[in-house]
Amino acid sequence: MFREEELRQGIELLFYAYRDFTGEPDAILDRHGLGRAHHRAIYFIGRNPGTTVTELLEILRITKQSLSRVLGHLVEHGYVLQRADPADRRRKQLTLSDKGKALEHELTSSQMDRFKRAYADAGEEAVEGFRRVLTGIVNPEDRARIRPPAIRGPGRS
Amino acid sequence: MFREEELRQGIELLFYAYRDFTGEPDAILDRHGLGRAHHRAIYFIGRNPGTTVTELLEILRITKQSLSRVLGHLVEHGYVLQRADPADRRRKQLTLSDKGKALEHELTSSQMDRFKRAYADAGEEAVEGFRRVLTGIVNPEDRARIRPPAIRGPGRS
DNA sequence: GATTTAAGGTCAACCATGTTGACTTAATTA
DNA sequence: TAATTAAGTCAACATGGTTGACCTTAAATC
Repeated sequence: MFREEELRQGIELLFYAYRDFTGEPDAILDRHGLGRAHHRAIYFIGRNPGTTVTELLEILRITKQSLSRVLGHLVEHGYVLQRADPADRRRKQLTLSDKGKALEHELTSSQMDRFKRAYADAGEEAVEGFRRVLTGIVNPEDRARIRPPAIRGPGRS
Repeated sequence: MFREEELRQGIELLFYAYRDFTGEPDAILDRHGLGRAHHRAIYFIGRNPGTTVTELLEILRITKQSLSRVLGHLVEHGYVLQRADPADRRRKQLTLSDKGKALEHELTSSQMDRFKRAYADAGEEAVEGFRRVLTGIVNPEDRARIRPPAIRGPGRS
C-alpha cells in the first residue's frame, strides 16, 4: 500500500507541474491577446483537424456557450477555419489556418521542450511509469482519447 | 530522443489528468459554496500549518488581492484561523480549524483515492518514474517544495 | 530615535472564462 | 412529416484572476 505522504506528494506534483506547464504558454498567449481557453481550443483543433464543436466540447468539458465565445474569437481573428462537413452539412469541420498553425507550433514547442528535458533526465523507463500512472488518474471513459505512443521497436523492454 | 508523438502524449496526459483530478473536489466544494481557489488555500495551509500569506502567495503564484478575497472568506466562515507569529508580529500564522480540517480531509481523501488506485494499478516502479518525470516538469526553483517521499522501511499500516 | 523596509490589508475597476436558461436555425433521420 | 441533432445566439451571472493606489503595523537599519 501507499502511505499518505506518497499520495500527497502525487497531488502536489500534479499541482506544481500543471502550474509551471501552463506558465510559458500563458505568457506567449498574452502577447497575442489570447488566453488559456484559446490555447486549449487551438491545441485540440490542431491535433484533430476537422474536428467538430461537439467533439471539442467533450474533450474540454465546458459549455457550448463558453466554447463559442473563444472559438468565435479565433475564427474572427483568422486562427481557425470552419467548413461544412460534406457528409453532414450541419457539422462544421474545424481546422487551423497557417496563422493558427504557427501559433500552435509556438505554444506546443514550449511545452514539448519542457517534456523533452524532463523525459531525457528521467529516462525511458521512468517515462513509461509516468504514462501508466497518469493514465490511471484519468477517468476510464477518457483513456481512449489519449493516443498510444505508437510502435516502439521490439516492445517496451 | 523522443518523438513528437510521445511528447504530445505527455501534454495530453497532463491535461486530462488535471481535468479529472480536479473534477471531484470541485463537486464537493460546490456543495459547501466554495471554489477551486479555496481548495488550494485549504490544502496548502493544512499541509504547512502556521504558514504565512507571503509563503502561500509564492506557492499559488497569484496576487495578494486575489488570495485575500479567498482567505478572507475562509476565515470569516471558520475554516482558517490566524494568529500573530510571536517572533515577528507582522506575520500571521495560518492554520485550519477543525471545520477546515474536516473539509481538507474530505477533499484530499477524494484525490488520494484516485492516486491510490492509479499507483496500485501502475506498480511501485511506475510510481517512481511518475515522480521523476513530473519533478522534471516543475520549474527547478520549486522542486525543493515537493516533499521527498520520506523513508521507506517498515512504514505504517 | 528616525527612517526605511516588510508583511499584510483594503478599495475599486476590470477581464477571462466558466455557468444557467431560453430560444433559433438548418439539416438529417425516423 | 415529425423528431432529433449540430450549431449558434442573447442575456445574466459567478469565480477567480489582474492592475493600481493607498494604508497600517511592526521590524530592521541608519
